Amino acid sequence: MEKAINIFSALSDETRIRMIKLLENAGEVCVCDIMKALDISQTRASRNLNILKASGLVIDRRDKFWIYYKLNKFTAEACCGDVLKVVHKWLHVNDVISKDRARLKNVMKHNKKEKKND
Amino acid sequence: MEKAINIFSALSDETRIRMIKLLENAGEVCVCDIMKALDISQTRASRNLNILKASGLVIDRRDKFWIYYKLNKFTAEACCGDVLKVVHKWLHVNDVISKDRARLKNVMKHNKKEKKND
DNA sequence: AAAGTATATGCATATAAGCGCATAAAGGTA
DNA sequence: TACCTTTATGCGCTTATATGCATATACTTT
Repeated sequence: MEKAINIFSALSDETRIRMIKLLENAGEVCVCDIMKALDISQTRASRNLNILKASGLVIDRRDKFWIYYKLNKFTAEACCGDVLKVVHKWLHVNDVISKDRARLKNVMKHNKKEKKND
Repeated sequence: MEKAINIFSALSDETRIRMIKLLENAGEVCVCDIMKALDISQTRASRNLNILKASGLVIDRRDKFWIYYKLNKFTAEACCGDVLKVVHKWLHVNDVISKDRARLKNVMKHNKKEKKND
């Protein structure tokens, strides 16, 4: 029951829903890109990603400087996948979410250039 | 998005999960029986049922003195049904929930007698 | 109308959540 | 080693949530 409650708490916040909808669309994104996409502070991004991670809904992976987060659809405990399906099914893409995704695209475009020129 | 968040908030509390698991099992139950089943105060029962009702997860109906609550599985907005399915699928019946159900059975037994003798 | 039963609600309070600021920690690069 | 970039965290503040107590409201019965 505690795990379920953790998952539901994790989902009961707009910032975290936006993160999930972003990851749903973009796959794997690092913290600094997420904060730019959602236009939120670094602290806020980090804290909320940590809550999602603690709930099991997302997993992370380090690569050099960056820590990449993605949805945890395929966990042994199927509940995460089930919940994420529900979220996908009836949490429609709205204006806020579209803008987040658009900002991310923009960020990614510039990232490529900068990382290649490094 | 707001509706989704309301539903997830509604589910992120143990008392309310216990209520849902009780209704899932028993169908339609009035407030006074729910408070006896969960062994909680009247205020607490009423407030939490109201939160579930506001989220759309349950609906109520008055009959004489009593207000009966039940799960709202078949709403036009399918999300409630979907979420309740998820809750049913991976929120296992544990000790707390079993005891709630047992207490309810007991209460119902006595209710019948009293109501017939009215 | 009066009294009784069930449910809801205003108020006060304790606990938790969300977030910004400053700073630490982790891991690279020069 | 010294420095830089990214991410995490301790602290304090503000706001929200959960709950008990007392009381109001809704409805029924006599």
